[in-house]
Amino acid sequence: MPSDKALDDILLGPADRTSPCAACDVRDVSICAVLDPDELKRLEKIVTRLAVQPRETIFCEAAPAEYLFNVTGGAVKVYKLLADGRRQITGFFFPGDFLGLAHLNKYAYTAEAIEEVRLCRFSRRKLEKMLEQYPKLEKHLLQTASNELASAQDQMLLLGRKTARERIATFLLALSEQARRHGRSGKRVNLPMSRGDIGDYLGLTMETVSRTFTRFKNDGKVELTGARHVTLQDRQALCRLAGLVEDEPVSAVAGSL
Amino acid sequence: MPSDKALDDILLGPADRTSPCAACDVRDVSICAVLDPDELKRLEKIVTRLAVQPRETIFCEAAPAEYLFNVTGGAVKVYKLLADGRRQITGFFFPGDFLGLAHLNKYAYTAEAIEEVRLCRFSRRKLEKMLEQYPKLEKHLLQTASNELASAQDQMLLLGRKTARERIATFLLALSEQARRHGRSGKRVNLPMSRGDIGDYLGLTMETVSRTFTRFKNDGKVELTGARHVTLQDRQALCRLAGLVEDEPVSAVAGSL
DNA sequence: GCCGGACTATGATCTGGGTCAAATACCGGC
DNA sequence: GCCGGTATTTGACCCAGATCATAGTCCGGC
Repeated sequence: MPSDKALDDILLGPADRTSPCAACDVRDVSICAVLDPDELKRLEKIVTRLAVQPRETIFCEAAPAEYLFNVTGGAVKVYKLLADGRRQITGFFFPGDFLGLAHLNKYAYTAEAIEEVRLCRFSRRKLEKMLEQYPKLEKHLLQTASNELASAQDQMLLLGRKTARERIATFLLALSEQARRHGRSGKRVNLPMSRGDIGDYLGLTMETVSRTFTRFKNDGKVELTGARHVTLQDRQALCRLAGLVEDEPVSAVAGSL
Repeated sequence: MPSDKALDDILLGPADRTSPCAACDVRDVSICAVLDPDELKRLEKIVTRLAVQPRETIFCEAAPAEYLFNVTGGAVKVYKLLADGRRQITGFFFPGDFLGLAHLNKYAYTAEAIEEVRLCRFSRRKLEKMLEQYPKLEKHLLQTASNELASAQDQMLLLGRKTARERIATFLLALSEQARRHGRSGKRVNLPMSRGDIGDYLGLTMETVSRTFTRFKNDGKVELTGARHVTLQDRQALCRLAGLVEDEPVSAVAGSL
């Protein structure tokens, strides 16, 4: 059996060996950004790093919300189900996003890995203790919740009142914005999730998603390079469709900032 | 010109004269519930009570979020608009609900009085100063945001995946739950908002709302006593439609607890 | 208690997106 | 580089709910 250090190498790569959090490549976009090195050390003591395989669930709706998570790699979808299997994906979470806000100590939704996902896991109990000592952490958490709330409201507008084409345009621009925040250009956008997932996020069927993609391609708005990549060719047209003034930042897909 | 005290009488009635907050009839369901009498006194110093007439706006989407509000009477609708006038109401707020959570210091939506509304208004700046001294107030605010987030997610499921009948059933049960929390039986439910408002909240047209009400009446699920009152006759059937196990509490319409 | 304007209900028709059913494309494993 | 299973695309048809049009109700003000 390998030593813990060796295991770390396997799970996380050598860069993480000395000071995982300090070396974390999503630290500047995540909740930990507000902590100074000293506080970070305390945080490290209560964190468990783990990897989750595609299609595995991270936690289930209505289960006791024992842990909170910070995504450090991969993509996560979170969803709610109706009794007959109809599904609404309420958000996608990417590196830097904070996951696990709960209601009445129960998870409000199920979280599932799309690709292989890297997570930092915190015990809610222990993190709450830390909150008492570091009020700025609590403030940042409130900030996170407000951001998520704002994108939830944008999503309600989308689901309640936008057409299929408007929904897809909004979605593509949000993903593009997400890519930009992670230092990519935002022109070529990666779609880790399936057409079915996109449909369940936008309140459409996978067929409508697919047809709308094809239509955008025929209109010269996008280029489809393999099913899981889109290049935005006419950003202005997409912005107009999405109801944005043009590159007014689209709130994050999941919105944890 | 009347004295301040006399003005209070006009605006608020004699009960509020001595200690408005202590006498507030929504205190136990609102954000102020966590404060002890001493803290309440400090809060009173920074609060302005005001009344807003039906159809007047309380604040506008994208305006600088200078104030936060606590609803003490009446009903408020909050909504977002698309350029062509399509509207999504993202929530209704009732006495005890906390209003004005913002994103990047801008209001995320427009808030408008449905009936005559009574509000406690706080300067965000001053309240933030208080937050630093009373961490439990901050904790409660985070709680409030989490609750709102949970109902936003329920609403996404509704807007993305439920049928018109399921949406209306869910809505009626949520209003009934809201009435219960305020000590009423929850059988007879008051609808301060118009059919159009209900449609804009549920992602439907007013015609569909009206037709669905009629259908529920014909099915014996509800009784319609004047356009603005509904009596729930077959709660179980409504719960089944809404996708609830039967009287599992529906999260608040706006969800500020 | 009657009048007028706004809200609500209902009827007729239309349509965006859903459903069902094949193709076709993609991709990991051998 | 071929194979098989899954994901995606495309086609044909349908339907819940939208739209458009009209009638009926409610309710506040006089």
